[in-house]
Amino acid sequence: MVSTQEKIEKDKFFRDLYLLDSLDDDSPESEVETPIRLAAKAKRQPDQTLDAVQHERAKQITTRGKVGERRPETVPSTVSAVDHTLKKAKVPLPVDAPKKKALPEKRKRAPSTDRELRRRDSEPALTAKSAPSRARRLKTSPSIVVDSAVQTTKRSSEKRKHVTDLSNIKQRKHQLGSKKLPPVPIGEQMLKGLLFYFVPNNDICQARRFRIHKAIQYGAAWANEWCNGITHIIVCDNLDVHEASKEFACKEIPRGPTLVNVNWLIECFSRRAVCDTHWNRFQVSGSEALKETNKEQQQHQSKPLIEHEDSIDKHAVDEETPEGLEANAAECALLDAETESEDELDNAIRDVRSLGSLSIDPSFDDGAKSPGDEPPVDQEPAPFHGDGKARKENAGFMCMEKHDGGKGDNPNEQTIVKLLKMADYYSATGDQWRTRAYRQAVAALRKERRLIRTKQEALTVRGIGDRLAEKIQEIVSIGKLQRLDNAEADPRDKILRLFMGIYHVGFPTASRWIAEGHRTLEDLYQKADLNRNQRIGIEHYEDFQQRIPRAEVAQHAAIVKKALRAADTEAQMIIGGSYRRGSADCGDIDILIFKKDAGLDQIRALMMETVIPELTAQGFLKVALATTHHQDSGSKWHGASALPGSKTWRRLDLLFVPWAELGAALIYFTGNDYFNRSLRLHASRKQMRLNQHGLYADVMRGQGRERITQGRLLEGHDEKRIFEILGVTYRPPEHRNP
DNA sequence: AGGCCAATACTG
DNA sequence: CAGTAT
DNA sequence: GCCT
Repeated sequence: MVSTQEKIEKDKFFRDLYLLDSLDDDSPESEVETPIRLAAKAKRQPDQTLDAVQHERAKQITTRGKVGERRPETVPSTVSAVDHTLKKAKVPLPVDAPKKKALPEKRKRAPSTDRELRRRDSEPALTAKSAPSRARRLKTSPSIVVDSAVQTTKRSSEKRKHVTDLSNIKQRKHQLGSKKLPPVPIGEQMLKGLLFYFVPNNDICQARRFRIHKAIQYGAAWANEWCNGITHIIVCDNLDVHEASKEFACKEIPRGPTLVNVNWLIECFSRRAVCDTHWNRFQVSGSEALKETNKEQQQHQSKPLIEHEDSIDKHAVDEETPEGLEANAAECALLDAETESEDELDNAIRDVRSLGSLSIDPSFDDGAKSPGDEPPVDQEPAPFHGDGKARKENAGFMCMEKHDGGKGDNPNEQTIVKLLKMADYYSATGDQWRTRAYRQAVAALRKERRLIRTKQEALTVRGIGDRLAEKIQEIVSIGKLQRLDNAEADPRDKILRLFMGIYHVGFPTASRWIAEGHRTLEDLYQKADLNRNQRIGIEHYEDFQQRIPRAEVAQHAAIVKKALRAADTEAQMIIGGSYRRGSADCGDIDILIFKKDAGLDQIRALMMETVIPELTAQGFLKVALATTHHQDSGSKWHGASALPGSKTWRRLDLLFVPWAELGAALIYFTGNDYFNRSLRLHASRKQMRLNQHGLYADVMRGQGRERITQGRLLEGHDEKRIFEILGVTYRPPEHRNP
C-alpha cells in the first residue's frame, strides 16, 4: 500500500540522493579536513623526565583502586599545580604547561579517602581561587580547546535566546521574503488539500504568522475561523491540551481534525513532506491520556485506522520491515489483556528510567530551535554523546506573545532542574550510582503534587534520603545549591567532560589523562598515548558531538541501502536507534542489515566483502572504528560516514542480523537504554533472559545472578512475539522513551 | 557492607 | 583482562 | 546517592 504521497516523497528522496551522488567526486584519499590541524608543527619537547615522573605516578594512582572505586585524591594537587602554571604563563602553549611544575608535592593522605570527602574539602578552595581565571583562559585560548560540554551547553542556550528574539525573526523573514515568497513549485506543495486551524488562531505572533504563510506557500489553507473540513488543529506556543481548549468557544477541542503541536508543521516544512502525526514529539502536551485511549480504540478497531494518517515517515524508511513483523500489532496487543504484567513493566521502567534525560515536552525544543524553522540542522550539540543521555531542561522558548508562566505544572520544577544538573555532573564524573540516586530522586519528585520544602517533607518521599533531603531544602530556601555551583565551576570536571566526549574515551582513561597533566585536546593529540580510535575521536570531536538531523540520518541510510541493494537485491535494512523511536535528531546512525532466511555468515560476507568496500571506495564510509577482523565471527561494523560534499563525519553502526534474531536485535537496537534494561529486568524476573539474539527461558542463575544455563530459545525473530511472551503489551518504537 | 541498571562485542 | 561500546 |  504505497500511497501517492509516499511515492512522491520517495521519488524526491532519491532524486536528492542522486543529486548528491553526482557531487560525489570526493575521493576517499582526500580525506575530510580535520578540525584540528596541529600535528608535527610546533611540537615542543616536553621535559621527559618530569613527564615520566607524572606518568609513573599516574600509574600508581590508577592501579591503586579498582574501577568505580577511583581515588582521585591526587588529582587535585596535580591540577592545582598545573593551574598555577597556566595562570603564570599567560598564553603559553598548553604543551608547556605540565612540564614546569612537576609537583613533587607531598603524598596525600591515605587512599582510603572517599571521593566525596575529597571533593568536599578540596573543592571550594580551588574553585574560589583559580577557576574563573582558568575558565576564561580556556575559552580564549588559541589552541583547539574545544568547549567543555558545560560551556557548550550554556552558550548554545544563550544563542537560542537570540534565535527566538524579534530581530532574528525579522531577519529570517526577510530572507524568506526575498527569495521564497513566490509559491513553491506545485510539485512541492505537500500540504495541498490540508486545512489548518491554529491555536491560538491568529497571526499576531510573528513566528506564527511566518508559519501560517509558509504553510500556505506549501499548499495548505488556513481557516481563520472554525469551519468544516479542517484537517489539522495545530497548537502553538507550547500550550497544553487544557490551555488549548480554552481557545475554543465550546472550551473543548473539537474531535475530528488531527491534533498536533507546531513541531509537526515545522518538520513538515523541513522534510518537505507531510510527516506522520503520531510521533510523540508532535503530541500536544497533556494529551497523553487522551491519546492512550484513542490508541486503544485504534488498536481494537482495524488496521486502516492506524495507518490512515500516515506515515511517509515510517514507510519511507521502514519500508523494508518485513510485513509480518509490523502488521499484527493490533492482534498482539489484543492477545495480552494481562494488564498486570504491563504494570510490572511500567514499574520496572519507572524504577530504571531517568526522567531527566528526555525532553519533557518536545515542543519546547523546537520552538526554541527556530521560530522560522527550516531544516533542523543546527541543533545544539548534546552535552554528551549517546542519544538519550544528557538532555535536560529545554529552557526558555518564548515567542513574544502570550506565554503564560503557568506552564510549570510541577511545583518542584526548580528543585528538579538543580538535581538533574547534579546528576549530570556526577555522571560526567563517572559516578554511576550517585547519578542513579539523583535521577531516582528526580523521578520521585516528579510524581509529587506538592512542593517539597523542608528536609522533613523530603524525607517522606521514597528515594530521597538524608543527604538529598538537605540539598532539596537548600534549593528551595536559597534558590541554589552551593554544591552544584562548586561542581559546575570545577575545572577538573570540565576537562573530564571534555575528554570523555571523545569517542572511545571513558572515565578511567579521561581521568588518567588528567592525572598525567593533560588539559586540552591538543595536549592529548600531541602527547598522550592514544589509540587509533581515540585519535580519530579527537580529530572529529565536534562532528561526533553534534546531533544528526533526522533527515540526514535518512540520507545516510539511503546511500547504504543503495549499495546494499546493488550487492543483493533481497537484502534489507531498518534504521534503528532513536531514529526508529521517532526522534527528530539522533546521536548516531544505527542500521540493521538482514535478509530473509539468511544467517549471520551470509550477511557478514555480503557486507564485509561487498557493501562496505564499495561504500568505502565511494568515499561515503570514512573510517572503520570497530570492525570484526575475523572472517568467521563478528556482527557489526562501527565507523563513520559523511554525505558527499559534507565535511561532517557521522557515527555509523551497521549491525549484521541473522533472520532468526531480527526481533530481538530490533528491540535491542531500538532502545532506548532504559527501556531495554527494564525489559531485560522484567525478563529475568520471569526466569527468562533477553539479549540481542533472542528471548530465552529456564535460565538458571547462581550466586550473584550469574548465569548457569543458557536457557532455551523462545523467540528471536518476531519482535512482537517477544513482547507477547514476556507478557508485555507491545509498544511501538516511538513509545519506548521511558 | 554491598547491591543497584543487562548482557554482549570488539580492542589492545 | 580491562576498557569501551552498544 | 538510597535502600536493605
